Amino acid sequence: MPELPEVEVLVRHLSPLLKNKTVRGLDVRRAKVLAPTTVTQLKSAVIGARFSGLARRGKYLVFELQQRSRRGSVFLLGHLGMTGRVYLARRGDPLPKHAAVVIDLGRQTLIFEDTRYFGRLTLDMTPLAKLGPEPLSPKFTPAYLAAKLKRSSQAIKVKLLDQSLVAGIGNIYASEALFRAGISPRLVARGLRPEQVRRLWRAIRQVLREAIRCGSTVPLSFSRRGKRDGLFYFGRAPNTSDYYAERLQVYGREGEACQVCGTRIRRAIQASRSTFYCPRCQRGPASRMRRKCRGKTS
DNA sequence: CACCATGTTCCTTG
DNA sequence: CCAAGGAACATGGT
Repeated sequence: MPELPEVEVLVRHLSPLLKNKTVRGLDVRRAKVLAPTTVTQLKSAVIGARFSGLARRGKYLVFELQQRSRRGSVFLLGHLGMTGRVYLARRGDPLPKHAAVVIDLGRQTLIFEDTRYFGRLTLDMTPLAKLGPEPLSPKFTPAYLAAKLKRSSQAIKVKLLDQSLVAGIGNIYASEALFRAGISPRLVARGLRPEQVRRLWRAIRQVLREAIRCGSTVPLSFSRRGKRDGLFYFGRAPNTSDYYAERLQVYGREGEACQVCGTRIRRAIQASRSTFYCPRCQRGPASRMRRKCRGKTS
């Protein structure tokens, strides 16, 4: 469940529930997700400590704990990878098959589960230093975006996945933002004109804000994926709710009609990952070329 | 068996 | 140093 909006909604949900809970014990069932922290290190850092805060940075979860008889905070960094989940369960509830870390809080347990084990729960905070600004913060300005893009010859879609440019955009919202900005995902980053940069800047913020609002206003199950999946990326609309059905306009919609112009949505591969776009609403270098060729030969 | 999947990091090649 | 591309990580769904 991993892009910025999903993590943000999770943090808002979990933060008050976790506050002041004390860690009684830790069951690490897949030590890999702690790396480079060891089981021993984690236990000595958090057992007996009390959760005092939870925040998000990019796609990362930042847990803050207070250790009794020790001044200062202990921080735990979480990342959900592609399939990670963090949720509270009751003590004694059956554990999911891929529970990686189970934190005993007394009556409740905090479960970090991750089917593919790409996620992390660690004391190593160094990944945060590499992140660019928060897209919804004042540090992320059109001028900043323009300056960064000017120095890149990567396709704009690929560049948006670069967490050092701006933190939190993933494969879904990169496609969505470009669609809303009317920019071809193949356009070379430095080739965006100033008004395109500004439209992209606005589209990024709009798409992320809307997704957070969607996740905040709809009841969600943060734990087990049912038919409905835990947090709110649904490859397809999970029910007939227009809310979900309309939320993603291009992602996962190859072959469907564009909601703006009716042209069929296409899928392309960029940097080994799928990009979804409307070839008409998002004309770029490729389609211009194709038209030119067609014009010459026919 | 084939292909696909919300992410990051590391390695090779140019 | 940079950029691009691919593989790796690991499991599951269709």
